Amino acid sequence: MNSFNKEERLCNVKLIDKLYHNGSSFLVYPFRIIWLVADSDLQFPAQILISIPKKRFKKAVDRNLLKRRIREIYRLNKSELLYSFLNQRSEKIIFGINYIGNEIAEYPSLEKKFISAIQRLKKNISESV
RNA sequence: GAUGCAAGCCGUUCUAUCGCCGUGAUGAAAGUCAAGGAGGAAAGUCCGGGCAACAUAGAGCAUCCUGCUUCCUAACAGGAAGGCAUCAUGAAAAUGGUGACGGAAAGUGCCACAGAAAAUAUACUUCCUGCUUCGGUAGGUAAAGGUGAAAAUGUGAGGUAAGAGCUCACGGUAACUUAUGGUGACAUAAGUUGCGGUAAACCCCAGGAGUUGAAAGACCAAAUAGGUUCCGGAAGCGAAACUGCUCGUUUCCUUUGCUGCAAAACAGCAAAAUCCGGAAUGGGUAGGUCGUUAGAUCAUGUAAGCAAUUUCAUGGCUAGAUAAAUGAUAGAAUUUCCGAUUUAUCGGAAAACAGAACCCGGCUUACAGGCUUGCAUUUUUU
RNA sequence: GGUCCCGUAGUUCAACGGAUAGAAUAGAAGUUUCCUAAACUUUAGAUGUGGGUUCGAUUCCCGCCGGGACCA
Repeated sequence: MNSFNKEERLCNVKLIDKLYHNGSSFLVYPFRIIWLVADSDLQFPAQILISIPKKRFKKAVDRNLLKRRIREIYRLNKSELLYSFLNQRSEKIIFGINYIGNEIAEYPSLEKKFISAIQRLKKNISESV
């Protein structure tokens, strides 16, 4: 139910290239979301890529912590917010999350921002199709 | 008991819910169950090895690195025990810290400013002797002065016109020789000879280094597009010249298309030795598997050694990801800090440095707090 | 994961081991002008950091910190 498997992560190099070249992006501070409608041979409705820039967070511990928090938020909220929406439209997307904040955010505020970012993503998808 | 120094060790814990990673069991599968899942520095990548690929007759040169001794080690720029130098404390004995600690007596270079002179000595003020127009001048000399980071080994005596290692005595320091002690660095004693510093200046001496790194390397291998071979079909499987032959080029004829023309003929231009289908096969991309976690391994005991370390015995298996797992939330406990006061309670905040990426041995750097041992100082009690 | 290089004024660069660390430009003040620009005069400003070698270090050596390049 709330699982987060390998198939839900974006690991393919070519897909990532495609995402960064052709994807459309928007900004909900402290996230920068870049997304693309994918081909339909994916197992899950969405594949996700989380990225924390090394330039802003020099220490590996900080980067790990942020990535784990974001992943946890996604894991707990995806089915409710995103999967039902995508299944209803029977579409599949790939998207990447870049963290562009300058400090390590706490879990509750991060969750609030993330939910608003997902709402914006849904809006963008329905507008573009 | 407190404080300081040194060495070593630990470096938050527990429960619930929801997850992640590989391993094992079970199952046709989905899944279910079980026991595991970051560090002392995982960091920096500064050294040294293992491992792998490539290279490799032997020797020399160049380049780079190391540099007191002995030992430990797979190896090391690491460690242990010493030696020597130096600094601190101390009356001394000694204790503790620090040390890139071979060679300046192979050669070359450099030593700013100041100073007479910075290294084959020289001569500013001096000192002494001769001459003198008394201003100096010729010669001798290097003790004293001042300069500087550093001034030709220091002190005393003799000696002399004045002086000088010129001579002597007592030292300092270096090299060599001999003797004794020590595995050795070295120490002690005697003798001979010498006397500026600088080798983290060039250099000399001794020893060492093949190159590249898991993105090494080995194997499996889709789709698409090429390569090779074979089979089938279509199309100029035409002619001549050039050439040893093939390929190719040119000319003629042929076919097709376009333009001129109402159309044909004719003229002009362009195109024509490959295309299509099937089968096999080689390289090889994405991707995957191995390398890859059982080892110079860990724990306990035993024996050897001053110690680093090693021998032997018993037991254990202890992360293995790959756009990269080891987490999130809630509650409780522990410790520290702040505030309040009822002085042991309440409220709040914080819990260091930091995240494996082939594996080991070191070094360096970061680190809240706690524990143990040793030494020193001080206080109290007996 | 590995290999290599570089840190000097605000910026771009200099500087045999000899100290007053230099030049251009930017900044500030003044002169000139009705005002500005240009020109002229003056002025402030730096060796990434901590050690070591040396009489003396930007320079030589070592440890940190920061920045950059390369290896598929």
